Amino acid sequence: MTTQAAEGLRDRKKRQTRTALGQAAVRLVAEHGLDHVTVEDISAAADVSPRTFFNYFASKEDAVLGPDPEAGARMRARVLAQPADLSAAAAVREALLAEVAAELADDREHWLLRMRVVQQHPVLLARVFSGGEAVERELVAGIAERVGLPADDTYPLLLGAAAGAAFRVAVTRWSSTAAPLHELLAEALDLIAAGLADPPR
Amino acid sequence: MTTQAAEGLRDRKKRQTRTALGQAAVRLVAEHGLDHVTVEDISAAADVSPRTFFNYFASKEDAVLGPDPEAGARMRARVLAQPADLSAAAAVREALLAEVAAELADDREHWLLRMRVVQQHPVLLARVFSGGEAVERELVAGIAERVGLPADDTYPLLLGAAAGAAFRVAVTRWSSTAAPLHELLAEALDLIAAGLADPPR
DNA sequence: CACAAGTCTGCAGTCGCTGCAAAGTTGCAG
DNA sequence: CTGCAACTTTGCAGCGACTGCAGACTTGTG
Repeated sequence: MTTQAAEGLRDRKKRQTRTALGQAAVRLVAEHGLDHVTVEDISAAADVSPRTFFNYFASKEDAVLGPDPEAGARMRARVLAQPADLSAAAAVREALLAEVAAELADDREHWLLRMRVVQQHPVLLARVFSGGEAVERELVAGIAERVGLPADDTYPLLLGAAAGAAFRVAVTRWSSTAAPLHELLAEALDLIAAGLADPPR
Repeated sequence: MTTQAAEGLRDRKKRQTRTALGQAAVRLVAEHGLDHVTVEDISAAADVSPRTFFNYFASKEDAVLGPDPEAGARMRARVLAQPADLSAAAAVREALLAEVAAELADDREHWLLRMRVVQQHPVLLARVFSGGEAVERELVAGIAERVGLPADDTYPLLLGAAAGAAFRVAVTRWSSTAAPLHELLAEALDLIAAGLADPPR
C-alpha cells in the first residue's frame, strides 16, 4: 500500500524497480497481448536485465498481476475487524467490498488497466483471487478464526472459495457492462448469501 | 466414456496413444512429482516421440488432468435433464453428484490416482474444474438455458463458479479425511444452498 | 576507509512448446 | 491388391520461460 517513510536508499530502489517492472508488464500486455510480450521486453522497458526480472517475479504472469504479498494479511484482518454481530458470510462481504474500494482508491489507474488486461486473458483470471493463492489461504484462516473452526474445515474453505468465485464473476461481468465493479460484486455476494435461489423472472 | 464399437484401426490407435500418454503422465507425476517429470519422460513411457505428445495435449498439465472434451457437454445435458420442479441450484447439485459417481464408476483407479496427484499439486487444482475451462462454460450454458437467462448473466455464471468452488473444496478436503468424495461434495453443495449461513457450534 | 551484506548481471543450460516438412500408416476406390 | 489421398508420427530447428552460478557492483556500517 502506501510507502513507509523510514526506509533506506536500497529498499526504495527495490520498490521502484518492482513497480517499474509491474507497470511495464501491464502496459505492454495491454498494448500487445500476453504472448506477444516477452520477459525481455518488460525488462528492457523497466531498464533492468532480464535476469533481474526473475529476482522480482517468479513468472511473467506474476508481474502482470502484481501479487501484493500483503493482500492476504489485509483480508484476514478485515474479516476479523467486522462487527461481531455480522454473520461470517456478511463479514466476508464487507471485507471484500472494503478491500476493493481501498485498492481502487489507492492505485486507480494501474488497477483498472490490470483488470482490463485480466479480462482479456482468462488464463490470468484463475490466478487473480483463488487457486491455492496465498490470499485465499489467509482469508480462509481469518474466517476460520472468526467462527472458531479449524482452517481445514469445510465451512471456512468453502466460504473463502465462494468469495473468490464471486470476485471472479464480478470481474468477468464487469467487462461486458457499464456497471461499477463494487455493485457487481455486491450483487454476486448477495446472490450467494441467498443460497443461489432461483432468480426472479 | 465407454468406447464406441464402430471405429477403425486408426481411431482406436489414437485413443490408445492418448490414454497411454495420460496414464503415463499421472503415474510418473504421482511417483516423482510434477516438475521432476519431463514431457520426454512421459513420451518415452508411452512409447511415442516427444513431438507426438503435443499432438495430443497442449501442455504437460493437460496430460495429467485428461481434459475429457465431452465432460462439458455431459454436465450441460445432466443439468437440463433434472426434473423441472427442482431449483437450478438443486439441479446442479444432482448433476454434479451424478457426474462424479459416473466418473468414479467408470475409471476408478485412474481417477483416484489423478485426484491424489491434484491435491499434491495445487497448481493443478485451479484447472480441475473452474478457471475459464470449457467445462464450466458449458455448465453455465446449461444453467442459463434452464432458467431462461442469457449465459453472460450474473446468476448462471455465479452458480457455475460456485459449483466449481464446491467441487474444489470437496477434493481438497477429501485428501485429509476418510470420507467418500460424494459425501463431502454433497455437504459443500448443501452449505452453499443454505447461503453459507454460520455453521452450528 | 574497509569490510560485510545485499543486489545486478551475464552466461550457460534445461525444459516447455511450436511450425515445418519428410517419412510412415491407414482407408478406400478402382 | 494396387495406387492414391488423407492422416499421423517424427525429427529438426528455434523461441521463450526460467534457474543456478559466479563475478562485478552498490549500499550500509563500524
